Amino acid sequence: MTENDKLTEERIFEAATDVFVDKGMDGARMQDIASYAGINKALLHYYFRTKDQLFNAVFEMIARKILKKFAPVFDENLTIEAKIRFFFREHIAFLQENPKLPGFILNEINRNPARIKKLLKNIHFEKLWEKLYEQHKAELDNYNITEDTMPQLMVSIAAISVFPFAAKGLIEGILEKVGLDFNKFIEERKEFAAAFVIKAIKK
Amino acid sequence: MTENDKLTEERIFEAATDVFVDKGMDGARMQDIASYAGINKALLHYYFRTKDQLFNAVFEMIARKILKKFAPVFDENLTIEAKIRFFFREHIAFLQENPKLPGFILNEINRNPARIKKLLKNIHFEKLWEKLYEQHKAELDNYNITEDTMPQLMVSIAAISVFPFAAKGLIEGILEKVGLDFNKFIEERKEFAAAFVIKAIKK
DNA sequence: GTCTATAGAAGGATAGAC
DNA sequence: GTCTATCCTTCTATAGAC
Repeated sequence: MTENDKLTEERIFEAATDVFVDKGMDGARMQDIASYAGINKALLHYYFRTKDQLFNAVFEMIARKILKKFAPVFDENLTIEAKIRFFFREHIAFLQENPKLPGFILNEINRNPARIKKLLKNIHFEKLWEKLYEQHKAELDNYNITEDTMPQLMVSIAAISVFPFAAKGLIEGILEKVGLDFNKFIEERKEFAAAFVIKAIKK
Repeated sequence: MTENDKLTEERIFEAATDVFVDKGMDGARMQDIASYAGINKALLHYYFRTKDQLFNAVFEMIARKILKKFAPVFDENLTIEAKIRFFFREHIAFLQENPKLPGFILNEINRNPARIKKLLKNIHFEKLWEKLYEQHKAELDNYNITEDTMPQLMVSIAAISVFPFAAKGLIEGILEKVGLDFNKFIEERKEFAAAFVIKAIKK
């Protein structure tokens, strides 16, 4: 039944997502995915011919999901400061729900940079840049933002949001040693990060 | 000969370092390491009984090397601002020489958080904290730094320095699309990062 | 579409000669 | 200390019955 097919394929895909994110491409085992989905290995190969194809499907889905999370930066009709606050609040909230995604994506990109280049191909960053400038033209006089430092600023914002999750094992370990809780640290970070960046760029 | 032993063990260790950093624990193959070292698999097991033991030796060496790079933050007798400039200059320079280390370490920590906890065991962060406060007591009135925001600040500084390398594949890809060079971006980052953080914390 | 059984290859580890 | 040969397990992938 087509209805049933859909369900099985969906179950496999979700199981694969969990296992790949947890173990990475190299560490994941087809048997684990099959068990997780409540089926056998043969059925995995029936729906997705190879481990590679299954992985690519999962990776692409997650990468798109993440890239989409950056869209508001270019779309929302807000002032610079409101946009920064909005971004950190929403983006960190997303990572709270998906704390393992940063480590997974960054690792797999480094193992195979070509994979992400394929996805970036259809995004035109030049135009996004221009769009941003256009949106905030009137405001820019109040900030230390130039065309030169724009990439540095963007990478720094991403770093401040993503890094605590990419380095979760390490940071959690250190925080524990001084009696602090990682989840509380992250919750407070939404505010801290916004204030920090705004202060840094204000003239 | 003991002299020769040392050389072989050293060669194996260096080959293992290269392969593990490049492929990760799961992706690395004992055969690759053997070939890289110019010997055969049996000899690997003669010097380091298992792949796990060989990996642990490599991981620990690299982790120590990295942790050591943070020492100047607590030791150097400099003003807050000078220390921040010094840190970004030296730390990013180190990562320029070892661009793959962040991705490697962060990934392996997430796969096995227990590994890093063993290493953190002998470091007393509470004391380092106090030491920092003591060193800069006189200066602190000029900055927005409290005991509460100290961890947030430290993580942000680490993030700004480390993230571009941990996400190198992605950032390099995006920069290329707008006609920028990753290495130039990193070189400029030493200055940008220091100025950015100092501006953010100054009262 | 789903299962069992198994082929076929790869990888970690060891035995034993030199 | 170093090598060749080989064992044994694990893993991806497929054949074939239902």
